Amino acid sequence: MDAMTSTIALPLLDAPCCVSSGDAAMAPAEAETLAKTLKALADPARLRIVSIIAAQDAGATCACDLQEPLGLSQPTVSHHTKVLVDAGILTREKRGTWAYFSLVPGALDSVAAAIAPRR
Amino acid sequence: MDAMTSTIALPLLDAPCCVSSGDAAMAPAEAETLAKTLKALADPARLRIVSIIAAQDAGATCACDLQEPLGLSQPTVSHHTKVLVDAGILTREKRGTWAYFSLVPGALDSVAAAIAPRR
DNA sequence: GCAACACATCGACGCTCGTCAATATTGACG
DNA sequence: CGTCAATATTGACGAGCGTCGATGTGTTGC
Repeated sequence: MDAMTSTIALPLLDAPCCVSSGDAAMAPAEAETLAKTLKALADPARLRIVSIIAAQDAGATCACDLQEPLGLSQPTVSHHTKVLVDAGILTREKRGTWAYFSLVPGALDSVAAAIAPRR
Repeated sequence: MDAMTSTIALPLLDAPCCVSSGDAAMAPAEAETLAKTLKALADPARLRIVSIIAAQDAGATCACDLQEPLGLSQPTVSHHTKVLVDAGILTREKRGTWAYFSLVPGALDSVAAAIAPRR
């Protein structure tokens, strides 16, 4: 499980490299959360879905507007939109039989800020 | 292959939804490239690797500084660093037996800019 | 030269993901 | 109520991913 070197090995005896001591890194829980969001975006079809919706954000985008430009089957498009909605990137609004999707305001911005803070 | 509604169906007859006509979306090739980069980042271990290196960017970070905080085996850490290097996010520099990693300047910024342009 | 170390590569295992055909569900309209 | 259209869900399949142990490669030091 551990047993890196051997028994005890005083920590600060000789440090050839491995000075570290800086634990100002990302916490495991935060890394997992951000990874889940990035996984939702890390797909060509889903990136294009977000791009199509963002391009005409004069309102919401109908699901039927997504199937054709993507060249994917209807269940696959529905699956991708569900992933994006579950990740908090899109919102689904049902009007009659049609489903309209919009970007969650600030969602992409916060993802970008988490990746490249203070750019 | 298509046959959405039926035979002919004049396009602008009645448009209940599906107005589209806007093809200012992301190109398929661009979506695939960005997805590949995002896939490299969409992993908790790799996010923490990037975070650790970014936290002490006073110089390069030794690979031995990564294994312990991540709690992963040495081959797994080496695999993750290779993925990040191949994605153009990190650079590897070998000094003797040790391998030092640094952030590629501007790499994370361009990813963030691709996700959330003009924020 | 040889042992010890740091890291990379290989092979294998379980698990997740993207995709589709088939089916169910929901709402609109006679 | 019954039919049709739009979407969601299910089940299945192949491909890819994350992880590890074992092994290979190159460097340091005696």
